[in-house]
Amino acid sequence: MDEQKEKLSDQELVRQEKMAKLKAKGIDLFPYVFLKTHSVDEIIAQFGSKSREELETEKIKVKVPGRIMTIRRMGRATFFHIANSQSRLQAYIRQDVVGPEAYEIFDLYDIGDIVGLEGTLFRTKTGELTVLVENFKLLAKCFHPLPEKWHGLQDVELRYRRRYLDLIMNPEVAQIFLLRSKMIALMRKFFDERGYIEVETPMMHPIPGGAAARPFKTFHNALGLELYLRIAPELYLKRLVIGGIEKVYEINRNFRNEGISSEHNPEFTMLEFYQAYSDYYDMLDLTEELLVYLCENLLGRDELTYGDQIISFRRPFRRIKFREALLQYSGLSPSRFDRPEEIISFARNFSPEKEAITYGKALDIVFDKCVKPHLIQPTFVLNPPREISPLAKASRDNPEEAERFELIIAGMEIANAFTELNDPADQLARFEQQLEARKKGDEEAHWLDLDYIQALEYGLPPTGGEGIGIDRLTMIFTNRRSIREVILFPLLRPK
RNA sequence: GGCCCGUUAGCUCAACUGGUAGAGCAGCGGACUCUUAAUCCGCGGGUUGGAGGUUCGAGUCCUCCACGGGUCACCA
Repeated sequence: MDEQKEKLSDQELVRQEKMAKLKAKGIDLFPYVFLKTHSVDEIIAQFGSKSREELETEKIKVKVPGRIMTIRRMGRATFFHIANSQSRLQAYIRQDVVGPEAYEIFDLYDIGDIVGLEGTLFRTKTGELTVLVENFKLLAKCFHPLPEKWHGLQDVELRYRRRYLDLIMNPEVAQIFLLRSKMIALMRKFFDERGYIEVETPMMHPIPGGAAARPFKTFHNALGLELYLRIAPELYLKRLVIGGIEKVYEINRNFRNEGISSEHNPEFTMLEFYQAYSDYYDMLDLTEELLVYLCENLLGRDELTYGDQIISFRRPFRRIKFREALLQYSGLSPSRFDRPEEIISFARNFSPEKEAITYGKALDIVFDKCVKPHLIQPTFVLNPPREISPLAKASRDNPEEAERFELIIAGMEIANAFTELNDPADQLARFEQQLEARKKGDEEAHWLDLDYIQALEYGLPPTGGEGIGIDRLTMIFTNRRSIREVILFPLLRPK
């Protein structure tokens, strides 16, 4: 205890003394209730446009809680601001209104304290909507000084480790997460209106499936069972389509035991949806519709700024075949393109450490390195090689290609959709191919899931399915370059 | 994991080729009843991320470690 006390800063000691003084005056530092009539942002919304005269005649009484963000003491009168995550409201406390004893108590309040104010709204000389405080109550004492009022909290590490401080000090951060929440609500509305059922499928899988990724492992004691945090919900959602839920979606977390970067967090949020009696062309239309809907409703426009780019969400989005995209951006001649050894050695230049590069993998690497960074406007890349798409049906036009597209925006993969592979024999063959790759050291290869094959044997209708990365999409809509800016608590090493 | 950059007061940042660690905000004391980056006067606050080393002398140079950022590698 004493050791901890020694670590307190001078300002924290001052606050402790103030707390002791408040207690001595019989004031509860952490009371149970404050019956508010309005929140700060409700006051701004409801009364923000009222004129000085209207406020004078209406004498609007409010009880409003908030956190003290600034204090300007001027002898026997004090101006201060209280805030919630949305808005700020000025308050004015005068000794001749609240009395000398109360005014002295207010002297013990600090920036950061949470208070409840009771008073009348008015407008100051300079026109700012303000509460004239008649009564006030401490609702929670703040032990620590808050960061600086002009610059807010800048230290990126502290912002992530103490997100609450980030939210208190940097209103634009609260806006990011507000938008994220609105976006997810709009997605639900979009799919609900189209007759989709929202479901929750397991987060713990005996066999991790539905994506090429390394899983996190865990253990169930009572069952003595090794389990994996899911890398994708795909195989479960398709089991539901087999079960007759013809339109189904899930918005939830996936976990992938891989590197962390500005575009990768080990846990991330995916929207996945499946629609029976559809194919990837239907998914493509639906995706355009969804993104246009989101952009319009979130930003009220059909374009947005991302970094130094303008990104347009006007239909139709650009479409390009995987092969054509490679030819256009990689600089490879068509003759080289068709010779697997050439592509594999070309890909090795980018990925010298990678072993077991196959033709399909090599094409994928070249796509990632040469093509993706150039696709800024929303672009559907269609028909990648079948070999790297083991859950997608082969193209009806070319058996070496898959009925699949990825949507790239700002160089980031945002969505991935297929005409779902529903032939159990074909699926089994693909899994076996993946198993071979796994044996050759490809730790990300898909696992063989015989239970899923059995489900397919009961008949999966022709189905289109898609996954959309919610975090990355939020990055686009909020103009953030790092995924950590759109995840409230990104994974960091414990300090 | 490789490479580069960063870590200085509660916060935001200074400190030139190694020479007494500073400012603003915040805090404390005083003045002040329409301020809003309030103003005015005064004051306190530091194991410079940690551990070693070089040097008469290290925030600054070297080594190692920790954490973060960027980038490459890995990867939906």
